[in-house]
Amino acid sequence: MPRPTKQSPERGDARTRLLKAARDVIRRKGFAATSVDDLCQSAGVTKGAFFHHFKTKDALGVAAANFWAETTSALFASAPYHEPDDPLDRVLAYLDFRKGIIGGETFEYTCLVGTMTQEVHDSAPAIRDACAASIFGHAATLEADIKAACKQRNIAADWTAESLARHTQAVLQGGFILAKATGDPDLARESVDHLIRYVRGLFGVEPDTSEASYKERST
Amino acid sequence: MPRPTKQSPERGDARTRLLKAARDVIRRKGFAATSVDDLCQSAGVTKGAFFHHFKTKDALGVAAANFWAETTSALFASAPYHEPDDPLDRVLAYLDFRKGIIGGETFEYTCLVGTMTQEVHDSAPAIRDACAASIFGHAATLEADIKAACKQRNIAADWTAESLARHTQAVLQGGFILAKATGDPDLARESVDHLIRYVRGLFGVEPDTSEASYKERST
DNA sequence: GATTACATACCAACTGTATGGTATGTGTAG
DNA sequence: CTACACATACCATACAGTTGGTATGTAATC
Repeated sequence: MPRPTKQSPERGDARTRLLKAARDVIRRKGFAATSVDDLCQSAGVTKGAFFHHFKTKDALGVAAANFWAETTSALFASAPYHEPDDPLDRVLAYLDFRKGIIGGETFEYTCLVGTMTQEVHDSAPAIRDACAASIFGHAATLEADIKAACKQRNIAADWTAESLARHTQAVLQGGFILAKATGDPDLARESVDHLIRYVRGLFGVEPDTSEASYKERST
Repeated sequence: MPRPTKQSPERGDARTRLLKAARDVIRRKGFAATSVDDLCQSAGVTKGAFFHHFKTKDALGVAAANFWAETTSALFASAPYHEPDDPLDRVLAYLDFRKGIIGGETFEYTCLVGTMTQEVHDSAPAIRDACAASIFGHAATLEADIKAACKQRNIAADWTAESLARHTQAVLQGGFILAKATGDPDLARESVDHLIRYVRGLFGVEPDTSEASYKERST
């Protein structure tokens, strides 16, 4: 695999431009409905550049899923929800953060790898696996805080931290579908609210009304 | 192949066969990746028959969503979860029923209209609207029981029955995505378990261990 | 009750275009 | 002078949709 030139860092090289185009166009139109020409036009490169960097369209799909995993994990790693000392507060702050970044156009807040998983789960195992790695890799970053919260509050749970972490991702993915069905991001936020209420209930926390939202967004 | 030349009692044999093929093939491959030829071959009809019954491929998408809405609402209407006298028990029995029918091959238990919504939400408004009608129409059938349960148990909720009904659908849709990512239906069932725990918590019901499952399935 | 007229349900072959992918050329950095 | 990063031009195919036709049913007219 020819690594992209790190010697010209300022110039937006074709590979990254294609990955960014894939991230946005596929979230709008879906993977199958997005043609190679669509991506080239959106990225402002030619077809020769596309097939220079990606052997096939499927290979771009895998690369786009990996690109998504890298960029989102960087985003979440630097997000402020890790600040609270109380692990449960960190979990709740995570959910509040997720709620906060839902807004604007559908393609801006929905999940690339969730979208691709739906489409290719049965026909492109390589893409599906890359998507799964992104989803469950992200879910795994929540487990430590959930476990710590259980320990700190002496929760004898009949559920595992792993399953609750996965459930948060399921709620988000499902919320995105309802939002897509209507074009209204409020439907996704609404489900996150139910999820927050659920987590509070699991840990015996009273419904808090202090509303210290980490990110306000009214668009 | 002998020509089915009966038209009196039931309209168009080929039409129904195409809709059933669409239901199954689209759940496997997605809408965009499913060609008209795929559908014709799977249904055992010719392309002429396809375009006799459906003006365009998109028109079939709309018809498939409506077909899905009709057949699933018939299934749920005749399901046994309506039997309990206690409205909350009916809601919990619904969720248990939904959990019970998750199993087998992915295309057998996942949701056609959820799948299609993801793909066409931005490019085919007619299909998206038909899918939305199916999803929210089904969600609406839960509202009465949720409302009755609130009234009976004097729940002063900061959430609406409508939003909880929608949330159940979000959890199911999200669970399907996780299941598709791994090929394991247990991931979908796991999220339904969390949802059941949430609903019990909302109504102050202790985690029940009597396990009166409406449908057992070990696949 | 035979004829005409029209509608439905399908079939086989075809068409223009869009698609994923290839072959080959070119400018530039090292 | 060569390896890389693109660009241009092209190709075989798969695709949605069309065309023209056949077989059969229905209902009114003569």
